[in-house]
Amino acid sequence: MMTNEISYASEFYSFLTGRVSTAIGRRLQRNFKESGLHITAEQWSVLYYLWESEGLSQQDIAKLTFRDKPSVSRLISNLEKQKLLVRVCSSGDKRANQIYLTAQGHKIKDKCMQQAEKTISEALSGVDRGSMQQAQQILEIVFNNLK
Amino acid sequence: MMTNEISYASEFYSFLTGRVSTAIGRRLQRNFKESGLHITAEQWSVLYYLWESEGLSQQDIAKLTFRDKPSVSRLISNLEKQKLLVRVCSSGDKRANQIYLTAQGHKIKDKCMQQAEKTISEALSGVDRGSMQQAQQILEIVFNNLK
DNA sequence: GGTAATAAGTTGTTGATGCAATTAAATCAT
DNA sequence: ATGATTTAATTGCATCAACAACTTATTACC
Repeated sequence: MMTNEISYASEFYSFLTGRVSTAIGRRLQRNFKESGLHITAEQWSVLYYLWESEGLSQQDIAKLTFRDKPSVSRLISNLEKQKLLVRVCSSGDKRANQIYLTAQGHKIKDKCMQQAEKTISEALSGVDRGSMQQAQQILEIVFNNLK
Repeated sequence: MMTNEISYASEFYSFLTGRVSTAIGRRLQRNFKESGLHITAEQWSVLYYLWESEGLSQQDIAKLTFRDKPSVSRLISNLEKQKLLVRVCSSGDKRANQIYLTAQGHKIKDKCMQQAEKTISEALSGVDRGSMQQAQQILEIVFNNLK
């Protein structure tokens, strides 16, 4: 029935608009700002992986963050402008850049992680871990359907 | 424990990055394009409400779509350029615009809704309605925590 | 070894967002 | 009724995303 599908669509609407994830991103960025960090949520998602392992290529970062190459290229450029990381031409493959954090890039890690955790606890207040994981599983299926 | 919080953070990561919602938006836009519709997912979310009730103000649309006023202003401008709607200065309140669809704006409704439903069924393949609604409830709580 | 296909990055264009500041109209308060 | 405060919308600025086109280096193929 048409009516059913439409109402189904309405229920699905918040997935579609992504209002939850934008709300989270906005809060994260606000928390960064309030703690004196001048980085965006997107920049954080790149730094997050570099704190784990330096020397990643832009391609690696693209795969990890599910972004396309131009997006990563520009994110890296902005982070380089802010002197949080540097591009180093790979000796093995002259096409590729290896990305290394600067001292400043390392320095802000703890502060950033604190704010990320603060954001998460703000977001998940009143949500028990079990239901959150269940929701996550659904999102995972949806993501795999579309990627 | 720090380790726990970090792993909790990792689990929450896909919420934070919004990769699911961007994947959905990307697929929606692709489906629009393949069916010959030249509108973005964001434009769709505005049209969606106008098909329901015309004459909304930009403020109304901002509240319905959870966007700020500048975003709505520019979305409306782009839709006006595409001749899908028009701004009409409200007679009651000269500050406000009332938004009305053009003939073309009405015409594309069915095609758009078809593609939206197609996108939803692609996204939700293998997800039963109950778990989807449960996930939705969690997202709703998270959203209310942050808005 | 030389040509074709592939892969890593960059750049241009367009559309969208967030935040801050601005204009103009409406409402409130005294 | 006038001055102050809200409210609707717009504009400027910076960042980000998607898509396409392009450069340069690498790999594959014959």
